[in-house]
Amino acid sequence: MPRPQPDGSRAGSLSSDRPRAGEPARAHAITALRQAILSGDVAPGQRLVEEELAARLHVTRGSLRAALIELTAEGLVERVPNKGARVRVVTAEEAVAITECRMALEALCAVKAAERVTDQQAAALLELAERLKRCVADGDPRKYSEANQELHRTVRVISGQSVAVALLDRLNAQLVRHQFQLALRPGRPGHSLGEHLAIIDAITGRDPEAADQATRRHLASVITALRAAGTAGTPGAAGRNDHPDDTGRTAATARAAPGE
Amino acid sequence: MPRPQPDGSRAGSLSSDRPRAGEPARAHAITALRQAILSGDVAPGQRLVEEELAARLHVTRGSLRAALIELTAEGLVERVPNKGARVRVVTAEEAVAITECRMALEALCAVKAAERVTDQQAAALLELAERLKRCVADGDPRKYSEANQELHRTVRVISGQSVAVALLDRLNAQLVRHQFQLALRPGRPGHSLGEHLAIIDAITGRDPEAADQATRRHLASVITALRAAGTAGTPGAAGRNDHPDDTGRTAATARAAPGE
DNA sequence: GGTGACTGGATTGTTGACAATTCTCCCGGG
DNA sequence: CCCGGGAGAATTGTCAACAATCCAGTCACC
Repeated sequence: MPRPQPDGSRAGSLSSDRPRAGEPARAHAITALRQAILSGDVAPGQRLVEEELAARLHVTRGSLRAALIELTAEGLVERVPNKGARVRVVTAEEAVAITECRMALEALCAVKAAERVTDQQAAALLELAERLKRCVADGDPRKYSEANQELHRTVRVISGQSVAVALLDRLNAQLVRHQFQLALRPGRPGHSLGEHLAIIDAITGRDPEAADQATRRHLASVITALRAAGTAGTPGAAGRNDHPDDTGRTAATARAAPGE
Repeated sequence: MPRPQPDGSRAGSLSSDRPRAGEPARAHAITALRQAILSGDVAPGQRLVEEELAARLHVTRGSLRAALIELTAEGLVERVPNKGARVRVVTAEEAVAITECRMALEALCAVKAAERVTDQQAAALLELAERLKRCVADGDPRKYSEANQELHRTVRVISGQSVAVALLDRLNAQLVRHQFQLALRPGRPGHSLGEHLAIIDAITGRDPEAADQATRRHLASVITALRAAGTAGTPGAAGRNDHPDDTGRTAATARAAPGE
């Protein structure tokens, strides 16, 4: 591939925060990189060259390498032995598979939440429900996304299933891009609202079985939406691209405002 | 620098395999350490000192450090910022929580397996069923464990849910010790045999709903067994032990023969 | 006699340089 | 014109030394 250009992929700017002196050295690299990936400041498929990134984050290559290893374990970056690391791209089918796992785990959390919810927590959930309704009424998908995220998070906290929560966090991190695409679909918030309210009802009603069903229904609908977006949503970039190679592309993908 | 070092037989731990020259350097450290942990050659709670381990595995500290980071992400070791790493100890309650997640995910796999199983795969499952029965009849818990592991593995392969499988592998790795304890209980194999056969029946019968139920029943029974073992199995060590500190040496815990 | 600071050893975190590998691009031959 | 081989650069993997941190035992001081 004739690619003489000086790697003009000055893509993501990466917050050039420098590590707070004295405290964390590679921790800085980890959080900065994760933030950059999740917020879309670096595009999926983007090549992550150690030296370059190290310079940009003001850490040494060794520290950054450690960060890459950890992020690889989190599923955010992909590393091939002697070729380097790149931001992991999640295909549509993978997104579906991941969401199927989410369905299993979130259903578990919902069941547990319905069993353990306290009156105070139930009140918080109901408040959240009002907030969701308001967001839809106002037609504000941005705030709806936020509230939605908070709902799922709250359910997890109530469930007390720290193991499942940890797994879910990792799975969700891999989906930001897809969730983002999903949030753009016009009718979506209105559609998912009902499902969300059903989940809240079931949990506050302390009905585990209903919570299970409601959660599964919700995520099943997310899956069908993902399938639709997967075949139609990526216009030019059909199917697979094992080596999108360069990557270049200005990774301006706006802020991630995931929501389903 | 190939030095024929004496390297006396260090008190029973860690195979002193040296990295095969030329190819993998830190990969060796990872696999060796993982193997050591899973097989019980190093005890849970055991402190993992970088320099010492590096010397023992014939890799440099840097490489070993990378290995530790990856194993930390896998949930096998625990690392506190300036204090060092140790083999993660999984409390009984954590084991229960983990198994609850397994229940959710394995049920998912079982459902998918029931939907996708081919005739050939079904035949393999039935053969496996015969093998299980034979093991119980022969009273050979060791072989039963093997067959059991293979059963679960086969179901996962059939399911085709690579994401769920990856998660399950990680979860299982954290449970080796508890599964081992479980396998020792006398009545256990006979008890679980029925549950296993039910799972096989459901999948070969291509009945997703039944597969879901059978899997859940099986793991629910595992959970109750875990609870029983958890309260009775660790006599003195009730509850938490933040710093078991030193860590018994001589971690001879025999080969792990997990089975449930 | 008890309490607080200190010093010594041990271990982790970080750094920069070196070696190995992979890919690209160029050149000669068929 | 196409193909195989080989320098060359770019990048990753590895190494050994340095600095920062934490723990324990000790000693002076109240």
